Amino acid sequence: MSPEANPAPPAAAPAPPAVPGKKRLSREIVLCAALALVDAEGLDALTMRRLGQELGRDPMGLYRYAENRAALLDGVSELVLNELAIIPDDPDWQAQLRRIAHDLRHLALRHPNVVPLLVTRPLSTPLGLRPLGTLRPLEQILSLLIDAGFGPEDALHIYRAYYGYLYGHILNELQEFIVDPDENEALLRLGLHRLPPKEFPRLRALAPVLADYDGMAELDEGITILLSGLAARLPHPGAQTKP
Amino acid sequence: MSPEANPAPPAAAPAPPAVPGKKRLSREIVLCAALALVDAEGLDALTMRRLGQELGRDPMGLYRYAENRAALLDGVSELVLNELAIIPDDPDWQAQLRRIAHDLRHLALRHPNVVPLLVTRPLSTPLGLRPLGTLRPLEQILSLLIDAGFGPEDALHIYRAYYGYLYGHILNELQEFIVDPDENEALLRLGLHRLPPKEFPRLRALAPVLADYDGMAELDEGITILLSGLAARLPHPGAQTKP
DNA sequence: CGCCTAGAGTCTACAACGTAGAGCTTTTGC
DNA sequence: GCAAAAGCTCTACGTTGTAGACTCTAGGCG
Repeated sequence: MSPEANPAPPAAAPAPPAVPGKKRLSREIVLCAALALVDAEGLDALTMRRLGQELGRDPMGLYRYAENRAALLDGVSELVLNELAIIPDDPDWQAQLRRIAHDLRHLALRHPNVVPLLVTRPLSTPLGLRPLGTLRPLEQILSLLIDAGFGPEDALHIYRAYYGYLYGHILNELQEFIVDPDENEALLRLGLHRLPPKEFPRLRALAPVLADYDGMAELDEGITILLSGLAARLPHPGAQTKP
Repeated sequence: MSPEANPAPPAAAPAPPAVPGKKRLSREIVLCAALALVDAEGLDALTMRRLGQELGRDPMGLYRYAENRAALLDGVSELVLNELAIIPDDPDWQAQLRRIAHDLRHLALRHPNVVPLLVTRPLSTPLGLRPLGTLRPLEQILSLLIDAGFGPEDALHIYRAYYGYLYGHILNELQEFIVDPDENEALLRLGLHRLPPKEFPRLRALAPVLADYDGMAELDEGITILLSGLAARLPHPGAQTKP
């Protein structure tokens, strides 16, 4: 299997053909259509046949751009992760990590249906074999931390705690989020009402609090806690952080 | 749809029939077989037909005990969560949370194939409508925290940060874990070797560290950080924690 | 003792899925 | 202008989830 990078050697002009209805496909077009479909109708709607129909093509043609459905899912997840731009400009690593956290959160809110892929797909692929786009954030954050003065090994640990919490928070928030915020509260109350009061007193009492949930604030608070904990307990000259 | 609790009213003796090969099914038997199958061969192996075969029954019979395949997955995930016993004996809430964290980690390691379900299934079901077994840990931990002196709202926040980090860590660790630890290092090196050195210098350099990963230690450290951060910054009389 | 009504279990059938393989058509390189 | 390659389509097969009708078994009641 060839690497997925577009082969640069020949000058490959897209060269749109005469027929107006059908232009040439490309991996990018396919993946974008797939992402759009998932965003609009959920993961289950992403079938080869459906995607083919969406593109006005025979489903079989898709196999030219993704080896199989699983690879297509990986492609979608990579595509989404590529939306996360990590620009290592800010020298303050804490501020940077905080910003990335919020960026990732927004990414998740923009593509809630893809989140299960993001957290789940890597489980089926050993680290070394993942698509490059998936590994890039890892590399960049390691770089960020090491540049900030941490040892490589510590950087790895920090990365893990950080991304661990991040993913966890996103999963939490998306559970709250679900469909329609208007209907949300009613549905929530209705659902909680179903719980046996004897067994779930706390949960039932928290219904109003559960209904309005500020994910952004909660994330920020969590990150603050994590960062302060990390900065304090790691062997660090303490030059760069502003106390 | 009737509640899934076994109807107590008539004295329902299981009453094994004459034929030795086939006893009466039950939701519990079905779910246990499903879990066993998932543990042994992964989520994809859990098809209605396969499960039927495993039980020596016609696949259609399963629909008596789970409305459809999705409900069956929910059942499996609930079954696993029920393995997590939360016994509110220890008065030290921090110690308790730490213990639960390790318990949950062990649970995940025991059923790695179910973890995607655990983190993903709730996304498709609004909180109020989830199976009771899924909500019980939430209720119990809330209870634990409130009994320890936190306000209900704070308890909820703590729960979220805590479970967020926990789930994140588990996902992280399972990515490391994958299949076979022996083959792991070789595969890892091989995989990392594929990365373009210019673009991924940090990651490549960390290969040896990546290879041996102590999930238990890392979890414990993370929890420590989180707990200290939480205990410090929450409006709390400070009577119960031992400083 | 025998019928009779549930419910448990089975059989058959169907639409939709992923994908192999052969064939057709357009584009590309010389 | 032509051969080769690449893009695309068609047909076909095995597998999946599940609806609906059927059969069988267990137990209550005369």
